[in-house]
Amino acid sequence: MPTAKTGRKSAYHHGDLRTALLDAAEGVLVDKGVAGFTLRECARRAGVSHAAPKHHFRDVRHLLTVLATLAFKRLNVSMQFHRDQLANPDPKSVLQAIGEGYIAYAADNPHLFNLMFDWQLLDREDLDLKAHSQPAFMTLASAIAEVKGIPEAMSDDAGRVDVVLVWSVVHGFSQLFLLGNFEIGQSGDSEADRQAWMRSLSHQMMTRLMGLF
Amino acid sequence: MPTAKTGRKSAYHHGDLRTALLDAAEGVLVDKGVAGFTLRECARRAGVSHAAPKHHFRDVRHLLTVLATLAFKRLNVSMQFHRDQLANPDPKSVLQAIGEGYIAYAADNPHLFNLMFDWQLLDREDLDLKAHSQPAFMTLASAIAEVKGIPEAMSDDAGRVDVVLVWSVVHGFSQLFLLGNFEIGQSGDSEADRQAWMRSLSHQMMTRLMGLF
DNA sequence: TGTACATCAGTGAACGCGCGTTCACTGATGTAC
DNA sequence: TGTACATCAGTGAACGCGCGTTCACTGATGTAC
Repeated sequence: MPTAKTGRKSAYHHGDLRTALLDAAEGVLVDKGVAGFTLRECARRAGVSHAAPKHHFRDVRHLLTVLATLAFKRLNVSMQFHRDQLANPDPKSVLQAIGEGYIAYAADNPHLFNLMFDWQLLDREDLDLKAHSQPAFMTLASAIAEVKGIPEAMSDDAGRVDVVLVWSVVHGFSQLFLLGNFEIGQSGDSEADRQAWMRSLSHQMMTRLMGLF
Repeated sequence: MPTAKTGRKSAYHHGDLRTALLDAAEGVLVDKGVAGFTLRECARRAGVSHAAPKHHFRDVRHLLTVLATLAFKRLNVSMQFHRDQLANPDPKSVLQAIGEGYIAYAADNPHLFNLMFDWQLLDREDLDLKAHSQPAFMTLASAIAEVKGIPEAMSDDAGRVDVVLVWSVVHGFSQLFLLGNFEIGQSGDSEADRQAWMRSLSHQMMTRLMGLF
């Protein structure tokens, strides 16, 4: 059953099993969480025997690390998308938009976001992972440098502290929001309402934070 | 072999297996992480057959939830300890000390902190868990109300936003610090140096944040 | 254009492992009389 | 003070389960000639 979508070339050889396994892995993560995550389940969802993944991924850790690498790429895209939406891209608005982009990504991809920052599940020495998480960090740091009118946010102590502060805010908000810690009395709302309310709350918080700059 | 410490009364009956299992569980968490956490390993460490825990905990989730409940109690103690250390307890210093207490607890108990905020592993509807995480939250919220000179931080929009902001900062910093995300060029240091540097960084960050109040 | 061959992605049966659960039991403890 | 008995924490063997790994294999693909 050849399909154009997957690039499958024959019933025997899959064509693009690596990609299919990553898609399947994301699905397993969403449905079962990290605790119920197994290679066999990924193979099952990709429609392939359970020994097949060995040709593409060393083990569970490797697969999850590659998935997290993809997620970091997408996080960076999300931040830059929010920045590019601005009609008036003055430095402060840019920084705020990037921060809100970080939070929006976390809210839209709770399980991936969780995976990205689960240091026990990933191979944190992986060069590709490092190479793709760095740019996301740099997007944030550059925006801060721009606001402060200095060439490089990490060049002095005050700049470093500001990077740490802003990053902590957006990261902490994302974590706590996903845990439902802010939802006192919000339980009856629809998913759309919940998203709208989160955006409003994160916007208010970031606006308040911008008072420091 | 009766021992005063555990309250063990005979070789057959343990005496205080519930507490011993919680201690063992904390050890397993430290050594193996949540992924390698099993009831059988906890029983092994408590020196008891693997079926024994059933008399005290329904399942793994229940044991971890009780452990997290204890951890929330200790977090609250840590924040209040930092507050009580202050020579000059003006409201701003109190808020800052409480925030740094939150971060210090996370740094000292990385695995417990991780567990407390892992919503997939815990029974988040557990009444005892709710009852003991609430006071920790209130400690922070009250300090903010005090700084703003209002009776109740959650009573108006601006107060709520400030609670969300401060909580996000301390939580995000804790998470990112534990992940090693701030450690660019800090790898060669001793554990003591690492702690000292973390305290300095968190202090600088909190001081900067206090500029908003 | 056709044929032979090397490559290697995917198969499927078999393996050992540690897990949580069950269950008949053992034996220490507290209490009733 | 002694004895009978109910309670229940802890035992240890047995169970089925799904996991990751191994391995001889199958069959599609690309290339050399």
